Amino acid sequence: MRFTKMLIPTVRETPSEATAESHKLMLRAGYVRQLAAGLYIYLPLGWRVLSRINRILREEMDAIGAQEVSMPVLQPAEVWQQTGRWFDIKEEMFRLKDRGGRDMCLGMTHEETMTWLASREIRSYRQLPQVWYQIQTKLRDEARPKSGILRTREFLMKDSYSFDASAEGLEKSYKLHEDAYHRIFARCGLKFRQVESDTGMMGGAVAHEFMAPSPSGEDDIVFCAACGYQANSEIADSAPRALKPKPGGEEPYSDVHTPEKRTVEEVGRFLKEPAERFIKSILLIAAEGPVLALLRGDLQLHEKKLQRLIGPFRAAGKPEVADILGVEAGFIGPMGHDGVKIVADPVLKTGSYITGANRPHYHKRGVRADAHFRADWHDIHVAAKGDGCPRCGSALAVEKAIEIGNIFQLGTKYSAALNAVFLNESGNEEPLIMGSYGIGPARIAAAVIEQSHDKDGIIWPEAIAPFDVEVIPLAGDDPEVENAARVIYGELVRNGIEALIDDRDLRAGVKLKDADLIGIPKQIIVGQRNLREGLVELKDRRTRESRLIRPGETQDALKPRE
RNA sequence: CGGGGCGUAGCGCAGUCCGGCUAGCGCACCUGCUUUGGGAGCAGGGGGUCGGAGGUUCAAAUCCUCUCGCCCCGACCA
Repeated sequence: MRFTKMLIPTVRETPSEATAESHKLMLRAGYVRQLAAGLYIYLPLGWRVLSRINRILREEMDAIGAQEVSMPVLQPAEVWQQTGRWFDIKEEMFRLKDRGGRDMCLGMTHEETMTWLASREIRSYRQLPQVWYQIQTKLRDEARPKSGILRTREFLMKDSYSFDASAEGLEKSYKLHEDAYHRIFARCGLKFRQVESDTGMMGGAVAHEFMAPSPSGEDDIVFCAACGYQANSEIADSAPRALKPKPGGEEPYSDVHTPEKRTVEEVGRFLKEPAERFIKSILLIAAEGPVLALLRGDLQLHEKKLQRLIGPFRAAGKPEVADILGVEAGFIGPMGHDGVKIVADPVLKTGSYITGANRPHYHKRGVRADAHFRADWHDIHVAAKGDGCPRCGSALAVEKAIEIGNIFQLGTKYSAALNAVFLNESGNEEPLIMGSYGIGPARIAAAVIEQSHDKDGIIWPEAIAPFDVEVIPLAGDDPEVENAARVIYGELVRNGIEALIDDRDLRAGVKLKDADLIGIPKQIIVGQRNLREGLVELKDRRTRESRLIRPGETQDALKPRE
């Protein structure tokens, strides 16, 4: 491809709205343009990258026996009403009516339509398993699109769905996807981790996410270098560091005067005690009534973990605290609130603590679980760096990551709702057992850039670069240089190498800067100086190492991909 | 949805507090000459409903009201 025939609008200055590194570079290097919040145009270079990623996706999905199909983006409300998600999902679903007044929506995922298809076409266990996938646009009216193409309202997604006759079959389909995902992300040149994840509103029992570590990521992942435990912080267990035993043994259960000292920090400073000697009591209002959450003073409440236990909740206001617990906020303790459900983090099972005395301006010392309060024990704290691994006890690490893929064991949630059943060997009707598996190609591209760039631009891995090599003639008005470059370019193309030739009539510096920005992994630089010696320069974008070769050797120097 | 920031030429910005010549600068773009291995120099030139609407005023990019859009933090994220 010739540079002058291709729309590659590079810009020197970074548009001010971009903050994520991948976003800045994709704009500057002419890969994407923004139409509106969360809506992006993929320019020729960007689209080539996505196409290459999608080709890898197809190869690996086909290799595990998955079959590509195409589903409507516009969907009738009925199937979504049958699974209940028409009502569960709120503003995030784009809804509209057709001219006949029928409720419709734009597909944000395709469990419903895939299951609908299965309900009509699958009859017998003999047809199973089936795995269907598509690479298609999804639409979600995101509350907050952000970070360039990392979180958009319209995005491409590879989603596949497995249908099995048994739990063992689902396990097998799940494992096939797991392995395929490892190959896909490795081929794309990503550093990634597979972590245990929340099943969320997808339902089902088992789920994993594939995470690419990056400071632009929206998720925190927790992992143990010693035993390999890896989980999204939304579900990660951890053992917070243990308390040092109080010198002088157990404190007696006693009141202490703490005038006007309400927060753990204030009381801690006043009593000269560290935060971990406190019980933090947080009153929340759930659908079924008030819940008192108890944590050690140095730990953070993990709202997602608690929500899984008690459903959606909100913080209680000051008047509600006084009303429900009979004491001003700031002096709450877990003792003696018989009518209120109490959920406590297990770290509080041992040791004695300081907490509110349930009367203004007083706290209690020597408060111990069971002796002074009872609770339901559940892990509700945020796992932090340095906490103990739940499996082996070693110190955990935490890092930010971009979710690039996920896999769910759905079970029969959708098949039961849509009556997608089959006859088993005994002739009995059973619901299909499903899994669903997603990958975001644009997120792969962005995550790769996040992980692979330098101050001058993008550094593409060979497998997903928009071109294999860029031929850069310098001094374009020298016919010999121009001719030599054209010959090299023609040879490369004939040998099946995807090449871009920068045939623009521009100064050397501009072309070289643009080449680094665009990030094609190999550059062949043709200049007067070297050409006089019968040589051209082959340069590696990543290492910046270059060597001089003869123009006729370029095809050999660049092995064709794969 | 809560909090914050920003809308002035294609891009990056100044000017806005404290109203007042024809709205400016850099990059990009066009013409000419010179230059040509890491974002060239000189000279000339084109390009603006100052996000939009209403208001105050002799006079509004600037003050007031409303509104739209974009970004960031949080909530949300099937």
